[in-house]
Amino acid sequence: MPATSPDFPDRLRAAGLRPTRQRVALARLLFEGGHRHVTAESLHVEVKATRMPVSLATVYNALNQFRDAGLLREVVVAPGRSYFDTNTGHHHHFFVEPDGELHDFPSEKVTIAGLPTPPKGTRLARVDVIVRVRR
Amino acid sequence: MPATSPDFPDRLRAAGLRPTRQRVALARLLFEGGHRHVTAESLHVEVKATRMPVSLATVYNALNQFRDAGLLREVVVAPGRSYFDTNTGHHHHFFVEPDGELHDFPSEKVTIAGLPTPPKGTRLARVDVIVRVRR
DNA sequence: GCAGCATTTAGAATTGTTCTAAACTTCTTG
DNA sequence: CAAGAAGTTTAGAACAATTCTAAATGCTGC
Ligand SMILES: [Mn+2]
Ligand SMILES: [Mn+2]
Ligand SMILES: [Zn+2]
Ligand SMILES: [Zn+2]
Repeated sequence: MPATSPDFPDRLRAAGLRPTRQRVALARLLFEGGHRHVTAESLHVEVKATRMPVSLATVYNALNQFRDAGLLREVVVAPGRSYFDTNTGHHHHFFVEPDGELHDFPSEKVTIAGLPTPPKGTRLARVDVIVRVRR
Repeated sequence: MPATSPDFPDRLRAAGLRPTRQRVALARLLFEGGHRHVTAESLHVEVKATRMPVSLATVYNALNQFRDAGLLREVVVAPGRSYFDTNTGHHHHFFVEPDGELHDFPSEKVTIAGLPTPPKGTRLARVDVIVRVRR
């Protein structure tokens, strides 16, 4: 994401994670290009195609750690599986129903007015807008 | 939901479902009071407390059939489990994060402006707003 | 280089959900 | 009001996504 060269070992260290070969390989796939939405399974398939295969357990571990470190955000839109989103900024999603594709759209153009106040004893954490569309 | 007496057998027949003892018992729990958000597991616990115990498979079958018949709507807000919502009208949700509680709020007061147009070849199906709050 | 701690991994375990196939109910029709 | 046909229920097995276990391996700071 920074315009400066993405030194993945350094970025992982900065997030409090040791830059192991596996985590660096996954970080490269996740953060080298533009924003992405992956599932554990889809990322596992991708990384296996690499010279550096990584176990599925490690993919799950890394996704959860990256999320906990704020490098990823977890998106739940359909029963059964989680998506992990490399875009951690404010934005919302189109979800294309039969295929399970997720697309970002910026939250800047969207105005949500008139939201009720949170229930007693709770603080607002985030507002998710999911625009479900069908082919 | 109708002010008229809720004849569950008739309502089930109207939805194209045979009014079996099990479905009537579940419909009573779901539709007799105000709107509810249940999981398969929570509804199973409830119905077991009744004189008419129902297997978990039947709870899942009934929830899926009720949803397919438009009597319920499925809500996915957290990884791992689905909620089923007796409120099938337009509305949105508060999700209380550690406890997993869902609360409705009416969509009438909420204005969402500036939503981008759906991706090429898709039609808008629904817009879900999830307001995530924490204790 | 080594110790010490973190990480990886294969496989087992867990969880939520669906499937299977046999027993049982409901509905239709005579 | 019988059957019979078709739909439903159920226990338990199967599945799919995810997490856990414990042993092997890898990073890091000294
Ligand atoms: Mn998780
Ligand atoms: Mn379902
Ligand atoms: Zn996104
Ligand atoms: Zn609701």
